[in-house]
Amino acid sequence: MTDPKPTDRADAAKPVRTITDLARIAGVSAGTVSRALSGNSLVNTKTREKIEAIAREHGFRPNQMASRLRRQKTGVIGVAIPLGHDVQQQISDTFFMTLLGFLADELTAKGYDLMLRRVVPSNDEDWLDRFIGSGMIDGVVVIGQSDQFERIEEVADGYLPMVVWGNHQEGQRHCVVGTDNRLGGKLAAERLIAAGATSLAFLGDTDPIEFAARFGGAKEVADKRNVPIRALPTHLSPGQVSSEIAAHLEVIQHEADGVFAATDTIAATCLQEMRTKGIVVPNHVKLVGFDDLPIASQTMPPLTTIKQDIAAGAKGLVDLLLRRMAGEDTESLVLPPHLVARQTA
Amino acid sequence: MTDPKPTDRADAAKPVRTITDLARIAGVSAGTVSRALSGNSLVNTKTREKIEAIAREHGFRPNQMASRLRRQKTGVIGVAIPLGHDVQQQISDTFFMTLLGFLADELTAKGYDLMLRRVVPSNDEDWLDRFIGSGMIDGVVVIGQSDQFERIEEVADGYLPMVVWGNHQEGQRHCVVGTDNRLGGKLAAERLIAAGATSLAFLGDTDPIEFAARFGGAKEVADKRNVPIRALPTHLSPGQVSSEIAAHLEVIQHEADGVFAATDTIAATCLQEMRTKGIVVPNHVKLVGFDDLPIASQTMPPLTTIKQDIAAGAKGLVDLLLRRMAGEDTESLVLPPHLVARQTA
DNA sequence: CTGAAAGCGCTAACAA
DNA sequence: TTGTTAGCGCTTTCAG
Repeated sequence: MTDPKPTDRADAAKPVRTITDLARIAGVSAGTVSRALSGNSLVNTKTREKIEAIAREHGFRPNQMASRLRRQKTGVIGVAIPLGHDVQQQISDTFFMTLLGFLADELTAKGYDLMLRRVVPSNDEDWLDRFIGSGMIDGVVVIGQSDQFERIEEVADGYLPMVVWGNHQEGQRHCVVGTDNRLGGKLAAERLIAAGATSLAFLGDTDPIEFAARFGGAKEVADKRNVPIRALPTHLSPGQVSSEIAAHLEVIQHEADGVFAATDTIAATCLQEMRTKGIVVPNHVKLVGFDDLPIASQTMPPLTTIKQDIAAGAKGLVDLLLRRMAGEDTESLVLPPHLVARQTA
Repeated sequence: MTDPKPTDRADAAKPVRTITDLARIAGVSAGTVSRALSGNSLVNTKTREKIEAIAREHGFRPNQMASRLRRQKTGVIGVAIPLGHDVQQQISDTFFMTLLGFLADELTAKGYDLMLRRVVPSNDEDWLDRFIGSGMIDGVVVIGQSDQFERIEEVADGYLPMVVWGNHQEGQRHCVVGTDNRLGGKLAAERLIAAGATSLAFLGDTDPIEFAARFGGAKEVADKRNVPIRALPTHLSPGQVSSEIAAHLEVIQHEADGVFAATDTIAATCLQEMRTKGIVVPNHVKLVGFDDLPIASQTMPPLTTIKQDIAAGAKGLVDLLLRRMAGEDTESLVLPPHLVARQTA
């Protein structure tokens, strides 16, 4: 059998695809190669070096798929982003992306890979079971409960290594890490009222439970202070938001002098729309956002907002997940939000 | 054999973990179950329905690890983000995150999963070979060449299914999709000069080749017009940038009336710093950014910038990658940048 | 249309 | 210290 193609590239002709090929070349058994390459077990130093040399020379890497199948663990963490209440919302949403970034940093530091899956639950009943049951991941973090609270609860009953970013409800069964949204809402309303607002509006969708809690908190203090408050719905996708806000501006102008935006993104857009309408912030209307994304400090005037500590959140998610993967049934982690006072309220 | 633990949960006691378990219950062979579940082959409708029913009842999912090992394809695309020139830069960089978001949308639409890996090449010589050789992915997209141009070239010689987001060099061997950075730089400089600038500064690191090309383009038109231009280095990590820019402001104030920021993020920060120093944009200094991130339209005044079409880029990456996975040796794709004229120049 | 059997590439006892 | 063996859970010929 002649090899008809000349080795026109330095590293062509590499028939070393498996541990067995390598074993043959090295004159040892596959088992020995496996041990040598995994560094673990007792292998004669000379043998190991020889094997490593050959591996390097041929650019050989053990097939992870096979290894992981055999060892029944994958070394990858699934990250699911359910896009439930607003299919238009892209995964590119800034808040989620930032959290994802920190998550990737954190997971990488712990030696795990990250498998990202964007899901649209309305098209796909059992997205979560599918992900978990795929055998591709050792654990899962769900970013955002969206409108899938119930489904997540169900799954949590039978699957330990799952942690969810989102809102904490009294008595819920799944492990969540997230900001105390209700408290955040309170802080926002208090700030608005302290700044002189006498009638409030909440700008954003109140369906997602995180947002509902923010509104709920704000409403609680508004009610207590006898300040009226109303919810003005918007979507999350950048396209629609501008015009929706513009449509709300009329009522804001006449009936509200304090606006609590569900997110900084909404707040920033709102600020823009107000400027085009000649509404002066904070003189005519006070405004507070939520998240403290980078943009909050770069609007003009800079946005007063409720800060979520995203880095701490990511760290918490990973920490709890690893403990759950080790069998511990961890409690949820609720992080305190903080008022960041800038110039819009 | 009695089952000692009462089924206190609806879905407890599920010993159906493998296709073989299921086969036993259904009274057929493993092969048949496999065929039934994959939907592909010819299976008696009744048999299939029975198998599907049992699978549903027990919440059974075929193990993807095993399936993929056997079929020698994984259905996952690796996405590597090399953090070379600036280790401090987090994966959370807005531009990359946005691109990643679109990529996830695009890949999901084509039925692929996405495995994200953040790499620090300086700690890890052969990050790319490791990723590719892992057997975990069918193809790879590298987001950003960072300072790894040569390494990517080497790998490209022996591995077809790879596409890179970045800058295109004459005669390069790896398939890249990206914006024509040089042209973008030209557009920026032309705009600045047309707006009346007589001395230019480029604000940003010129090491990464994308940025070098932006600077190169700007320099080309500046030289042609006899306008001086200088590079003022900054890093990319949010922490450092503010103070670095502040430090540069002195020279900008005295020696430049047109600044071309390497990215919108830098431009936005610059805008802020200038305001604190009382420098009025665009009256005292003209400013143009690069990327057209959402923030560009939300600064005050809104940023004139060079737009990269990120969505088209993501689509291009996926399209080319899939063709390469099918064996085609595709050309690179260079997208045209566009000037978005707002109010800073 | 279905069963039997042979692996995908690797790891982990168990012997030697 | 190393080789041998038996699979991980699934897919896919090849017979029947």
